Amino acid sequence: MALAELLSPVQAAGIFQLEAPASARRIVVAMSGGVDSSVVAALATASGAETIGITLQLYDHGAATGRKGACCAGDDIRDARAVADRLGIAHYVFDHESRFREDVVERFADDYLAGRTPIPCIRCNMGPKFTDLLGMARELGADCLATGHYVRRVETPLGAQLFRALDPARDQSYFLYATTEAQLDFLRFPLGGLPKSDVRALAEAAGLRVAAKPDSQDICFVPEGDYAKVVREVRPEGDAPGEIVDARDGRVLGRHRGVIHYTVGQRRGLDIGGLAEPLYVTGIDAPQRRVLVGPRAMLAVASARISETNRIGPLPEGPLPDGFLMAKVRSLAKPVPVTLEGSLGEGAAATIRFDAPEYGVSPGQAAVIYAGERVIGGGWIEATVPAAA
RNA sequence: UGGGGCGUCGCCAAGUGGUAAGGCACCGGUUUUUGGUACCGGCAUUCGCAGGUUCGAAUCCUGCCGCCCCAG
Repeated sequence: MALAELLSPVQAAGIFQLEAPASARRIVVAMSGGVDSSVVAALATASGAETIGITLQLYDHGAATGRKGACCAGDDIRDARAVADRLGIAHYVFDHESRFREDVVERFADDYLAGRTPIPCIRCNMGPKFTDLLGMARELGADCLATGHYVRRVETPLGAQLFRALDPARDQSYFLYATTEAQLDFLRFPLGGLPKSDVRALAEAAGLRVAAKPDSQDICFVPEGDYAKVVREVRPEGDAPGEIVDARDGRVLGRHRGVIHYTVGQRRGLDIGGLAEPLYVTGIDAPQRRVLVGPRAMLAVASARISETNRIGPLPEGPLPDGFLMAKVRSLAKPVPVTLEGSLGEGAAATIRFDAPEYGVSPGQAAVIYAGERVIGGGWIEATVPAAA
């Protein structure tokens, strides 16, 4: 079945939220070389709009060659180009290695050295994708920049708002909380309302070679999942061994290979046995190179201070139903009910108070705040307050 | 070299004649566009060593080795 049989041009145009006629519009698609963004490009083409694909080359070709499930280098760029050729659209590749290295990879390493647990994907969206690539799209006279993220953009009288993807298993809103209102105004996420299986079917219908390509996972610039190796390459001085210390009494329980191998809430990799209860990382003391550990109960957190907050759309007003305001503190964590203290947005700091103790809250991760299905913003977790034991 | 105790998976540990629990650690998998968590699965043909008793021993007996404690 061909793509045109699954989707009419009018339907295709509709999902780009552009004022008709699409034929007078120009859509730039951020193409990573994966299935998702390739389908977006196919959909853009099907809408009748002029479509241009852009791929950012983010890191070294050689390091990425042969690697599955990555994006934005080597084979993936070839895949993106092949898809663009197949669709008959223009395709540009921009070398973004140095910016990516500074904005994303070095910050990633520095965060680890500071005892934090970074999320490079959010930094990448903030900088290379939604600032730099978006700027290129504007310069090309595009009406919008479309990406393959699974998240929904809804237009309201108050401006565009961001919602979780229809398919909760696919939702990527956690990675997009830092999107500014101005960026969101220009962005489009055509896949937010589709299940992944539909996306694969669309890819096949469009005859795209990437239809069966594995989903990306892990951090794109980390080969073999060995992120510590990347940190060592960027900051060779950072990975020094130290002591594993009992957070309760300061007793030294063992030694570790380097603070960068640990994150708050982590259980495995401590190599300390003989206890009745498992031990978890409760904190990281980077200056002293110490990893603090304790029983699971010590992981309970009552509140977290977040910094550099962003807000998208208005805060919900008036008395809120219980559990309406929720926060997600790790990409795979379930959103949990919270109360927000302080103002959200414009880089202000705020505090989120968990209705029930939350576990495994780590500085460096993002706290993304939802009002029901809507993303109202979030910030970086700076510090946490333990729940009273 | 008098007396007492102990030696079961890397660690802790149950099991005192009927054919090796469990926890921690570790490994693998599932889930997943960060890292963890969680969940599932794996993990001692063998009980310090050598003999003996018994249909049958980690469990009883003998010897040896090692460790600990008390007394010197």
